[in-house]
Amino acid sequence: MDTTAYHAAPARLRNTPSWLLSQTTAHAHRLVWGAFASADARNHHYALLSALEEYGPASQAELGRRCGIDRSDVVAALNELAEREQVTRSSDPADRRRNIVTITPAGLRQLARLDEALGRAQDELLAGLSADERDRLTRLLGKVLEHHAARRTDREG
Amino acid sequence: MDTTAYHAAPARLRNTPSWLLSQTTAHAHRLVWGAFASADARNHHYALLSALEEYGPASQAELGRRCGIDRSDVVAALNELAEREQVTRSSDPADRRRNIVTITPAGLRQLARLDEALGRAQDELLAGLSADERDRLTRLLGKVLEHHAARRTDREG
DNA sequence: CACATTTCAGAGAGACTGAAATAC
DNA sequence: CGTATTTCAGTCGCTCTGAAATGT
Repeated sequence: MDTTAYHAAPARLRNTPSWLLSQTTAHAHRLVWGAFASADARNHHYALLSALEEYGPASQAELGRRCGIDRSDVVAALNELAEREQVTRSSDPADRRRNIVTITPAGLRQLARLDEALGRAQDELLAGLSADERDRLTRLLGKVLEHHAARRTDREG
Repeated sequence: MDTTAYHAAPARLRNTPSWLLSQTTAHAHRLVWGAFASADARNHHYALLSALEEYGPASQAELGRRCGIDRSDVVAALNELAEREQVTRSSDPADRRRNIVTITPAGLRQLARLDEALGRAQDELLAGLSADERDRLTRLLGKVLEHHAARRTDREG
């Protein structure tokens, strides 16, 4: 970004939720990104480690579905996590198409580091909002996503 | 996205504003994008045409600052707009480094088309929210951006 | 001299597609 | 047979950097 818009931005943009989302997400990306980079990680790493910690070992397809990551990108991110020995892959004896992905102790330690780094980035991102406003923002975004998730499951089944 | 997360997403992600922002922005991009594509345009086109309509002719650097678009990307987007004869470029006699970019009648017509297309996309994006909630979301995002714009102008003097 | 503007070439991450190999 | 999973190769739009050319 070349110096920052917003105050000087055209009213059409300032009043357009999708533009505000883009700009805010751009800030978020820069902050979260810097935080993760200093722990040698990327966004997808955090998502995948989170899913493994919460739900236990899973196939790559399931991880992709849970985290909203494309199958191809799951492969690439897991390669990186496996290099760092934060996950292990072994083929599922019950369905030999699947890999069973498991988080390692090093993966759990990494997840803890990323939680801290993310917390700091988040605080900086939302420094302009009160705790109450942060909650409201979180809820509103969740509601938007809920609506689209519902519409999608309608179409699929 | 491979089938949609959110309901099945790890709690760490569902409670993380920056993840919610990413996911919501992804929906917004897909929708806005489809809408603009059917009018042979991209996001940057709308931003640039909006700035030109609201503030009148401007240099490329100024357009970039107003819209939050990198100098390099302004060049590319203006090339496309100029191809479609929606803007014209002429060098500024008062400062021969600058190009003066002006919106054409065709550009104004295109902007009107994009306004409509964007309105429809926006309605679909926010279909899960009441008018009141949409306002609140817009204001909260604006507040986040305001805070970062303020911090940035602090650092820059 | 320092600084601003335009331009191009290219890197880097994310989102996504198509196709192949394999297994259910 | 159709379908699901993993993998690779590659495209596309977006963001951003570096450097050159030009002018203030």
